[in-house]
Amino acid sequence: MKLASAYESQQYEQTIYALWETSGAFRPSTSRSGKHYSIVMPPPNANGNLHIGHALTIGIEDVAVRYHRMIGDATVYIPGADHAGFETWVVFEKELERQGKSRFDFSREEIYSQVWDFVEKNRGNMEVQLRELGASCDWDHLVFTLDAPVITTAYATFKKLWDDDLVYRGKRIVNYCTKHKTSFADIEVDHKIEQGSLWHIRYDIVGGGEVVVATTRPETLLGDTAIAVHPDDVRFKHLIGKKAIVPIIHREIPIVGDDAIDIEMGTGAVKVTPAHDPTDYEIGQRHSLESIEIIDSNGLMNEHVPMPFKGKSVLDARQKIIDTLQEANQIVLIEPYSHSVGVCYKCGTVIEPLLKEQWFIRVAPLAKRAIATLEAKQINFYPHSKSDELATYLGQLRDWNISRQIPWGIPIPAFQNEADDNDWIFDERVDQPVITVDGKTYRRDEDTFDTWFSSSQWPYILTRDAHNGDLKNFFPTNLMETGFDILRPWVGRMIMLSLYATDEIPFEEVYLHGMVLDEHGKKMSKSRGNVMNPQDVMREHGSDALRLGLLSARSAGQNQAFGMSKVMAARNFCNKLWNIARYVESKTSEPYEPLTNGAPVPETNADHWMMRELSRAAHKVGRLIERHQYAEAAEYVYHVIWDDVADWYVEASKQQTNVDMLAWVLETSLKIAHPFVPFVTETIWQKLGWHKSLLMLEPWPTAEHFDEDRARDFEQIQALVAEVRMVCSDINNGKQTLLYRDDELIANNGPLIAWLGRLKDVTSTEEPKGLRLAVPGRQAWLAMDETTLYEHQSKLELRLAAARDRAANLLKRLSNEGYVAQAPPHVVEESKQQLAEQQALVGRLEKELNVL
RNA sequence: GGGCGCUUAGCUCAGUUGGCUAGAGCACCUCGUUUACACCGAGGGGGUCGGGGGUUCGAAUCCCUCAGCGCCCACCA
Repeated sequence: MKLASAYESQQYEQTIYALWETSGAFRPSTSRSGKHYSIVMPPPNANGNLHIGHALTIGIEDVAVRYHRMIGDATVYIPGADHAGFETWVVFEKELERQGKSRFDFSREEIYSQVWDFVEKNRGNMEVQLRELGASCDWDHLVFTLDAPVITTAYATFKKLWDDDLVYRGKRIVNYCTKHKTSFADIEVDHKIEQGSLWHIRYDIVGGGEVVVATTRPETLLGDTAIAVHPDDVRFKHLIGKKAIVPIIHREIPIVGDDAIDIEMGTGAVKVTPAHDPTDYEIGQRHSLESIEIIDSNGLMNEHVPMPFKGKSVLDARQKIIDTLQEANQIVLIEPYSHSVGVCYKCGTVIEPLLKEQWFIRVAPLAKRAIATLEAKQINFYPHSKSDELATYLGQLRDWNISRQIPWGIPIPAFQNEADDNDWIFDERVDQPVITVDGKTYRRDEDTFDTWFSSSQWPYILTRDAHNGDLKNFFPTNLMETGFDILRPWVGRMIMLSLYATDEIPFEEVYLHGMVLDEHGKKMSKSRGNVMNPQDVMREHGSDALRLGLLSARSAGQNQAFGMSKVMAARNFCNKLWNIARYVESKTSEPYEPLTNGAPVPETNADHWMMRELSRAAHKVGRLIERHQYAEAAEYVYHVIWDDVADWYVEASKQQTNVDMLAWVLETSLKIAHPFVPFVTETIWQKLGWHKSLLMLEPWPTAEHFDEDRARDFEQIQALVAEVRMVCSDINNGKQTLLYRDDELIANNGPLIAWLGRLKDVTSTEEPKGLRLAVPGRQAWLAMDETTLYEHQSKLELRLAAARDRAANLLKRLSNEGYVAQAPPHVVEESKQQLAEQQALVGRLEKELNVL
């Protein structure tokens, strides 16, 4: 016996992965189908560890990739590693803090190389973990998001945008984290509900009168440059054109009418602070208002405010303002108010809207094209609804701020004329702080690109651009599989940029998975202590168990609970496969030489039936994978192998052995299971050693010939055996004898039926007695005495009642004229057949009961 | 304020154009050392498909409505 009695995953997984990797099986496969298939992996953080969500991503992508490789598509799965700009920076900056240092102690070059070393030191874990997960990706084509081709392409795209006037430098309100000292795109800002107050503040009007405004941020009053009311507001419209006086600083500001004002909200009059609120900024633009900046990058009040407030934090200044206003009796009402505030998604610091000069991409033209592509259904989404959701989002997108004030990223290739602030030029010499062009001195922009700017070009960088374009035939890629939470920040931008830069869609299909929740459906988090570590699970139960467990009971776009019971079920399945292999191996001669010219000739009924079921399974599972119904595909594999192969075919083979068939059944099972449980299937393939090949490169099984009548005969036997088992289980009185009269099928399969039904004997008789089995078409009895039969009576009565109910229902349905007239003929025909069956069953059961 | 999703067995979930007696895994009950597997085999119990209404010959599935849960978006003064 070559195989141990239980599959111990940890003994084989590493070896098997090494075998795959060293044999070159991950390289782009050659095409038998003439088609290409490619997936680019969403690059995990280069210096991080994989979490359970990664395991799901890899699990799904690897199923698709392995399947396509087996059906003969030229297939490649391209891995990546992400420098994870801001994420990594946050970790590194904490480290700096611990050393009592600050980023401002170093030059950009110095800090960049420090982070590089930091990443290098922690790098590699995730690559090991991808291997543990069994990712069949092409390591030779791995790209790090700071590799030269990425930068080259990012710069080329930036240049193209620049030339097309789609990128501009502008002073705009940006979302600014005063802790991390960088701006963010709108989508990177988290929002949380804050229980605050709404202060109603009285502003006097020049020439008499007053207007009360409501605000949640009284401190910004120091930067007020207008009051705005709705032009149609009868309470206030007579004030438009007059001037109001800002309390405390006594500045005169205009009262303007603007449609952006909601009459219902607050007091209907709004203080306008263009330098510190996006809406106010737009109002300011429309009315040519001055922007007075009063808060600096540290979140402190700056030199544009009066002495008592200068240098104070926003919150301190707020309190001081309130106190001052109250003393002056300018506050008319303070109401409790809950509203949402933007916070940094990393540190929770309140995002300060500040006026900053940065690079922005004009997204409208890019979004427009992306929307048209989505509406034309050129990219298929799973779940489908995400396409519309994305289109809606793109339609309301504002310009994208791509400048980040952190050193860890791709430097923005732009330089500013020392003598002319408005003179910016594109230049790739970012390693030089100062350059000279046409006799003029230019200083480089110290900012880096938003990580998403480069990562949104990932599909064509990995195929068309990296490695001299040797994977260029794989673009556009086929499937983008990722979490639904990055539909907007990533998938949407990939579509926009790909259409812009390459005139092609980046991928044909998008599959979005939901979040993996804990077994009670709660979000996994460190604070809850319910985080499941994929490495632990793999070590204990195997990579296959984790992958299959994650994949089962999961559909696109849904957050779903995941617990150990699913891992266990998957592990048990692996063990089942293992033991089928042990059994088959014990039946084969040694050394066994499998048939080389196709499938074996089916001999028994079971052979024909098994051939039919596995042929169907191969086709069905393939279709399900192609339609991205991974859980259904996995379930199909699970049941055909466990129920049909193990419980029926292997058992039947113990009476009627066809060794070549057994070997074929095992191999076919391994093939259709391989995408889902690659390690155990390949381990078995190698242990058997029947072929000098890798299972992962074997062709996907195709339909084989079988005799439908013979397959059906086996189903008849199954029905008989099921009935025997049920009755025997009910009477629970040892082994029984089956009697039959004039029944060719039973006569020809006596030992098989006896074995499967755990019968003492199967005997022909002219005078049957005992219990007539209620199986259509069979002349079969269980030879039991009257006492036993009597004990079985209540069961028979229950079955009779159920059969009568069903017959009555069917009769009712068939006597409904509308049904007979309008339902499809085959449905009606089916009902008729069922009625006949149920009526026959009722008859047989009645007869049995009458005997008693 | 806008949008999306969910509610099916004790638990976690399938159920693809409306059509077999609504399924699976786990859990539960009974029986079982049979030629691979107790990480097993055989059998079984358990659901008025969130409530109500409608369309239809027929609804878990389509429409309306109510209730509960969850997520996302927004320039919520």
